[in-house]
Amino acid sequence: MKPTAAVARESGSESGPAYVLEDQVGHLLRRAHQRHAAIFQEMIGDAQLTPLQFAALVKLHDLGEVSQNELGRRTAMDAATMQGVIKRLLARALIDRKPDPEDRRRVVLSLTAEGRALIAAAMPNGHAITDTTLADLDEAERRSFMSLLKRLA
Amino acid sequence: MKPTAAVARESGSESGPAYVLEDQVGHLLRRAHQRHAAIFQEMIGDAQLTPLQFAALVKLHDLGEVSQNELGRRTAMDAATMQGVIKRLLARALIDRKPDPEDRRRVVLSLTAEGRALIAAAMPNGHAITDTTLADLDEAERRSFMSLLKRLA
DNA sequence: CCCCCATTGTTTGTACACAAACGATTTTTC
DNA sequence: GAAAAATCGTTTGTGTACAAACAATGGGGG
Repeated sequence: MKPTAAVARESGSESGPAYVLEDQVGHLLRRAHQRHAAIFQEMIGDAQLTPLQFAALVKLHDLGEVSQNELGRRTAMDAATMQGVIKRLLARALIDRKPDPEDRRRVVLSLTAEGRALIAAAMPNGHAITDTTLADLDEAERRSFMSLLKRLA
Repeated sequence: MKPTAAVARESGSESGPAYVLEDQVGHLLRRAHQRHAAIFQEMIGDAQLTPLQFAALVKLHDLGEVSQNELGRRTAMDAATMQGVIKRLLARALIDRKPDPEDRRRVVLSLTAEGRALIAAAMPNGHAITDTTLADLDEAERRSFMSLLKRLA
């Protein structure tokens, strides 16, 4: 009973269902992410600013002052990755960095005036990037997709 | 009429809708991809094998013999990235590489016996990885998500 | 036939992404 | 209060990802 039509096709006599690369979530997530990165780079309005750097600035804008690890947690970057992102933002003087007087292990990060200016200018572009990425979906599809994607992330 | 409740909230007097990092496709795609990569590494059954290497082996299994650029197109890797992937697969003797007699610019890639064995062993794990990644969604949600994701990739 | 142009594969440089190991600090626990 | 455990930031090493520039080859169009 119930001859599931779900199994696509058998390739040989013994092997299981065919493994079609184009049908795997991982592959599709990777390609969608690639496409988004390309759209980001084209639309963000600052050739040097990367998605991670932008994310760090946004969170810093929301939070005011945070430690490096904390910022990493909020933006889903590990400590080693954060290292490089912070270094490049410091080099461009978009953020400030000073020791935490209450915990000598920590450093406190915050936006500089330049950082605040850049974030203010880039914010609308961020919305446009999201819209463009989802341009092929209608309103209902977007809501559905975003809701499902959130549950996978 | 129709006071759209879609616009989340205004943060200040002049600024547009708030930019919430956690609600942006790019951020969610990145996190979902990260999570998938972690699941992949844990379940693929070969600590050295990465998602891209696996993808290359799968395509090589499907196609038999291909040039390096062609394989890159089929797996959505650019030529420079392909370079590194091929180098590591060659180092493990999972693939073979020989000049194309008909076009001296090209090299022809194919699986070795070890490569075929590894792919055969890993294929079922690949399916399990996809299932685990989508574990939080029911059947209908998976189909919906995959179909929408394909349109974004 | 030859010059232009496209394609193939390589290299270099920059930027994520994460594991693993490290020293310097808190914080917890006994 | 001192030993044990946890946290913070750093470094190193491997592996994507892509732009840009390159040499070598191949395929037309004039």
